[in-house]
Amino acid sequence: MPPAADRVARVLVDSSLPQLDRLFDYRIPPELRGAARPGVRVRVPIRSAGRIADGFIIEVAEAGDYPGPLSDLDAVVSEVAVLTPEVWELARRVADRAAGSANDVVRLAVPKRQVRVEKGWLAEPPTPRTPISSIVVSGYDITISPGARFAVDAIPRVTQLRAGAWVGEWAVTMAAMAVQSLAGGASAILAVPDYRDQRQLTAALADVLPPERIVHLDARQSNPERYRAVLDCLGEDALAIVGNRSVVYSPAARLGLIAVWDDGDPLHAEPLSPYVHTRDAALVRQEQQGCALAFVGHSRSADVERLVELGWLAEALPVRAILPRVIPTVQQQSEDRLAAQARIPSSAWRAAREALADGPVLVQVARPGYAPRLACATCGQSARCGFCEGPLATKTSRSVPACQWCGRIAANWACSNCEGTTFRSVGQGSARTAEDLGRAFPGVRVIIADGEHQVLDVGSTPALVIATRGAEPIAAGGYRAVLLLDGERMLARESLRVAEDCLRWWSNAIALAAPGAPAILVGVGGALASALTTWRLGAYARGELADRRRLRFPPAVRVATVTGDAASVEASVRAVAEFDHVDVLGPVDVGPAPSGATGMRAIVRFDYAEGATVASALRAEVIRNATTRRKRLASAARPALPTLKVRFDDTEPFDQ
DNA sequence: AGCACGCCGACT
DNA sequence: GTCGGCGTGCTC
Repeated sequence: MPPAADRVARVLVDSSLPQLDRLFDYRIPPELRGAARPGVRVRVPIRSAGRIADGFIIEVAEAGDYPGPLSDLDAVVSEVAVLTPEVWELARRVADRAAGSANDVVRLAVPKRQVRVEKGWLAEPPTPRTPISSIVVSGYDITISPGARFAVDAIPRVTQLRAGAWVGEWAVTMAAMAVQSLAGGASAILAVPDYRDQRQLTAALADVLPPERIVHLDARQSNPERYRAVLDCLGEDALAIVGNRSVVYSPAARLGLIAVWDDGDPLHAEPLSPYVHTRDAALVRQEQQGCALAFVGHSRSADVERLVELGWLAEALPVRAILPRVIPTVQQQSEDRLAAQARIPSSAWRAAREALADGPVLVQVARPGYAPRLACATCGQSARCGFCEGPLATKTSRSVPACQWCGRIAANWACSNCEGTTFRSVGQGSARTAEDLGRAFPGVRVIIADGEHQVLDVGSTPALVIATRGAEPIAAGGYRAVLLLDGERMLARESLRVAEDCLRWWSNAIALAAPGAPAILVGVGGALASALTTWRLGAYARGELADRRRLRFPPAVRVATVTGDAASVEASVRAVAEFDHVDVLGPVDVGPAPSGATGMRAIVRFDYAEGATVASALRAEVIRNATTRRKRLASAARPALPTLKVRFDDTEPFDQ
């Protein structure tokens, strides 16, 4: 009989089944006692002995909490403890917060094992790393220290690195914050939405850190590369770990900083279950590990503004304000025939022509094609439900408009703005072509930058750079003028975050301008235009958040969408409806789905303080749905009923 | 998901 | 009397 110590392994079994999302106890057979340590991959029998599943040891203990007889661990797959205790705890918390499976988060955190990569890594001598000396975060009065949390207003200009490349100054700011963390012996995790941002940040990091201190962990890498990167992060040395959204789950030696660039970018929203946003994962991890946290952006998301107002984040403004020259311009007819054809107002056309004598000019355009929506036929304001402010839509041209959220028929609808009672469909965008613009500026080199034509940098010679929003190249020395053309069209997109998104697209483009160069905002006035001309984007976010509070829209409250068959959705609604500070919109019929099955959807709204209660109640419904209500449909003709799905903090139903 | 256990119709 | 139908429930 072996001694009692370390005889039981508590194992997370790799399965997305909600009912298996807990730890299972296994006996550690004597021959595995050396290798069976927390964090290692194991193989375990589950139910009948024939079935073997993968998993991770979470804990090694003298005894588990299971009273019955234990099965034996089948094997330790690898002795490398890839799932560190911090990452496991983060996965558990993040999953609980979103009523999801920790396994799904662990899969984002730990890439599939690659035997060759692992063997190579184990055989390598440790990388020698010299100490890092600190630098200041230039332009700010901030210091990266444990527990410091900032909302950083990025300096809106481009800057040249020692190596010669031009990057947004935000990248230099984030790199300096990382250096401060590393100088204190602590790692930094830097999350950016896309590859273009990553490229700038990488260049800025390379300017201030030796290459062996920088690790990349992003979606563009192959699985072996990602696995290698995670192994590198398991070492004892402080590193700057840079990547896109799932980098927030990376292991890190003594985590000192999590910095997120442009948290409003939709690429920070994880599309895989349990759909946890980088911002939320970063907030959970900061609280868990007590590191510093920084959200850096040119504009401010309503979510970050909420945290600022709570006092959870401290505003970090540049010591010397940089005020870009933003010129709002009405959409007027141009005297130039070709400029008019391209719908460029005359003043913008003149400014662009002047600037083109000197260097590159950026023209930002919208992407073509928008979903139709309903608006008031008289005044054009988008049509909203009289009860819950949800968007109205018609399924067919003949049906009565109904609310997309609460399902109420908009029978006696009247526009809240002008009292009009008739609808029209709007938003069907037509593509404005680059050729149109090119013709308005004859003899000028035209560079197109969009999804298909990726252009990352342009030089300082004259060129007309036509870019869809978000795809703007960086110009050496900055653009001599920036034209923001499709403002009206971008604002016509029906989305809860339309104003936030537009400010993000515009401010990011404006930040690419040379010092003093005009940024001409066409066809947009009011609060949005003045937010840009005064460059007080935090103040705009404050107003935006106040509106959301009034309407009880996210992020003033949290939401969870519950979809599935009618009975399951109704049961879920019943499970949460009685809680305080919780209200339910719907359920509404959302079928028939492409599969032919019909389903229901309800939206649960709740205060942040109720998050844990609502999540665990809905999670219980998901487990119940998965374990008890399994109708075996003998006839293949009837499509399977949709299973119950719960998704937290998804604002899509508020968009329409 | 799989797979075992369990309580009602037509069979040697 | 029982062989097996798949509804129900569990996985350390």
